[in-house]
Amino acid sequence: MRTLDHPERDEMRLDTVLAALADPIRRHIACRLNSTDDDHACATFELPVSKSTSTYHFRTLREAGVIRQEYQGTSIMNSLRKDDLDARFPGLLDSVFTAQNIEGGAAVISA
Amino acid sequence: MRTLDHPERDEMRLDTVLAALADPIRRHIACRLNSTDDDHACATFELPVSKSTSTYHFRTLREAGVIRQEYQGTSIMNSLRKDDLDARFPGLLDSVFTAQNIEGGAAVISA
DNA sequence: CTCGTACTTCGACAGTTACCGTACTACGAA
DNA sequence: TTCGTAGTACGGTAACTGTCGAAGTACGAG
Repeated sequence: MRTLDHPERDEMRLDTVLAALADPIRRHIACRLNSTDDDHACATFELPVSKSTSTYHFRTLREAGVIRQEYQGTSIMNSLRKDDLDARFPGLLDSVFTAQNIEGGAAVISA
Repeated sequence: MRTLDHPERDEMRLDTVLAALADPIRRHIACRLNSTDDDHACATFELPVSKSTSTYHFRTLREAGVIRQEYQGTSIMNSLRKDDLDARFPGLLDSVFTAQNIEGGAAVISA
């Protein structure tokens, strides 16, 4: 079974988390994981980029500590590390999602 | 009198604001403007970079809408656009400052 | 008017980021 | 065991970022 590295809660760096969330595609992924409670495979996101670029964005989020990725057969189940993020940087995630909703409205990913 | 361009409240982009705050030097500037109420000239920050690099970071913050810069003689008075930011992206700034304090503790700018 | 101070502008540069396509691996199903 | 699906790894690339120093500008003070 393949496994993937995740930072511990107290290893999360604000620089990295903010940089991860500064990208519209990655924010879209995080928002979507936040709004529905279940896990999602990478492929279900229909991002406007190639598969290899998707991998890159998911990895960036995982390495920042924003999402958790776990293999399940040939797929990866992605979930938001909301508890960990909230414990480490209280309120940050919520304020970003709120901001995203305010600004984005319908725009989603026009990038 | 020289003047500097600032985005309107509703022109502020989440991408840009998050990218601005993702840099430790810029976050340091913003945090310091937040913790003391008065305006500050650029030179009072003693950043660990050259003068031209300072200019670049201050400009990045201003163009994102995070700070306001106004000439006063040969100096520039910098202030945090807290009201505007809070109106546009409620809670965002505070959660970033909280996160900065949690993580940074004493570190300030070790970058 | 001349000088110093405070900041900007410019060009250069190294490093990083976001992106792609091709080739690959790991797993489940047939 | 062979095939399809899901995602990774790699090499390349264009654009962006953070940095510098040198030269320039705008203002206040003398």
